[in-house]
Amino acid sequence: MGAKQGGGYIVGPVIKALQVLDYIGESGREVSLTEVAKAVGLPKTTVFRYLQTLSSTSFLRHDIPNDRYGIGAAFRSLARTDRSLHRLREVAMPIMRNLNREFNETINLAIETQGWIIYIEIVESTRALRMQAHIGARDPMHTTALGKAILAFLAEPEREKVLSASLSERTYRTVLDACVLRRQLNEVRTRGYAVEIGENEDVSMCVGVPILDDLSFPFAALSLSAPVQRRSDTLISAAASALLSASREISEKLRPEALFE
Amino acid sequence: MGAKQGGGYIVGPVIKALQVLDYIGESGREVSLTEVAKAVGLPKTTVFRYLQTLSSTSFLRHDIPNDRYGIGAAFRSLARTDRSLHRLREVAMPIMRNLNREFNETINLAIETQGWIIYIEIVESTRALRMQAHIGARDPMHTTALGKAILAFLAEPEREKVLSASLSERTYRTVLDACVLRRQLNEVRTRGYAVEIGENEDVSMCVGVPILDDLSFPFAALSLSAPVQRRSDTLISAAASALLSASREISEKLRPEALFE
DNA sequence: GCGTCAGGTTTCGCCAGGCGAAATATTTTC
DNA sequence: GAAAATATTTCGCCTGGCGAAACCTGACGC
Repeated sequence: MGAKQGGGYIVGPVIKALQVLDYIGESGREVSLTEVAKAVGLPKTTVFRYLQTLSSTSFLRHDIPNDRYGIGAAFRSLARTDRSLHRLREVAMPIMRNLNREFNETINLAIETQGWIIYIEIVESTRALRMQAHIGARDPMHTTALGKAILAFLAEPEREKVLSASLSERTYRTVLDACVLRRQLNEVRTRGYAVEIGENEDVSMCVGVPILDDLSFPFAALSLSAPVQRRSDTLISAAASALLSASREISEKLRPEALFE
Repeated sequence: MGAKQGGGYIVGPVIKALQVLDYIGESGREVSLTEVAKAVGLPKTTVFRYLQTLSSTSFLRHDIPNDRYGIGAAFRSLARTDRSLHRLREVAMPIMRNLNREFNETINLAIETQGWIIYIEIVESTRALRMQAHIGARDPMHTTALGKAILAFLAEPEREKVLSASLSERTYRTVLDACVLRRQLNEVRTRGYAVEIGENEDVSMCVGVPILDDLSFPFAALSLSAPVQRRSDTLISAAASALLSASREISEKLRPEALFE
């Protein structure tokens, strides 16, 4: 009987709950239990349970006085982050490819999540000797140029929250003293970019800049990373200025629709 | 053991699948089975099934070459309709309330869904004798001013698809002849508004205008409905011009972000 | 007020089908 | 090519999802 179609590894309740969610979203208004049940063709009791479940996670909103269900906050917030990141990627990728072409070094795009830097897009250098992280990887904020770029432009209290946590030691060059870091971040703030040399991995260096939204909040960061061997003041300053203008361009193109409102 | 927390009518698989969806959405990139399993703290097998299930409905996208899962088309499309309608409502409501105050008649906002008109917002007249539909109700397109307003501004092929379907008879005044309808719609197109008198319900009349997006696509319609008794040429022309400027105002305010891209 | 009706909620026993450990296949790495 | 990491499949257990039906609850109508 339950022989669901297609796939093979299909979980019944999940499919059915998604039908409910889909119907409500598509209808674009607040609907009653009975309406949904009739529309998706499932027993009232079953739909009732799904409505409860979906509401309990705020994917739906239960308007109790009128007993109507509509799309909820969790769904909207999820949709928004997805949209934001989706757009960020879309806008940043061509620009990152240009930087990559210009320097032939690895270009990284990252965001901060719960005190860590997460790589969300990477365009790799084609050189034999190159730096490579992989998308989804996580690094501490205080050991990367990406993290420092973001930290520097965060508001005081958020920054301090990170600095006051225990700072992990990645290499012998990792800066572990919060005071030193604070001084570095001040510099970053005035000149606009962060530099890290062998603080995250022995063999790599990195130049990073924040990407700011219209409220000057650093919601992402962009960096160029290269083997320490290729370190040179010319490279650093050339990279910094290229990254800065790239970051500005990305912010610009993102402007029309606020990223996080 | 399975004694889930809180609620009471919580369906386990649904909650867990939502956690998976949520994690992937929040992470903002394509993730592997193992990563999700670790992150949400569920057995790999279980997560595997959810990933399959969510992908089968396109809520997730399974990137097969890399075996990564990311947010899928169904989710995005749902999010988009939700956003659109949410904004439409938000923008239209105050304007509808103004119209309602001005005429003290019922004002309706509707969209088209699979050949039917669906009421998504209604501001009711306070008069004892008033027209009332209810939110979520469905009427045929060819019997309502709302439907005609949309039909008139649809592209030829879409319009013909509706006209060539069998036209249901709601009252003895319902226009059933496609040729007559075509002629009416031409008129609607030139003067900008549609009128219907007793064609949907014996006792009611209705004046409707389309709401156009920046590509002149009629994605919604606005109408004033009143009992036929109160019909008068002055009412009709006053309503028409008020509705037209209201519609223009709504389009205007919606402009900054395209409704359907 | 009481009866009726149209929702929504709760109960309850049944057994489908979800679960996850472990085995297997597949791909990646060294 | 062996080893390691990851994805897929199998399989029996038994949970917990299911839905009919009983039960509420509030809104009308008379």
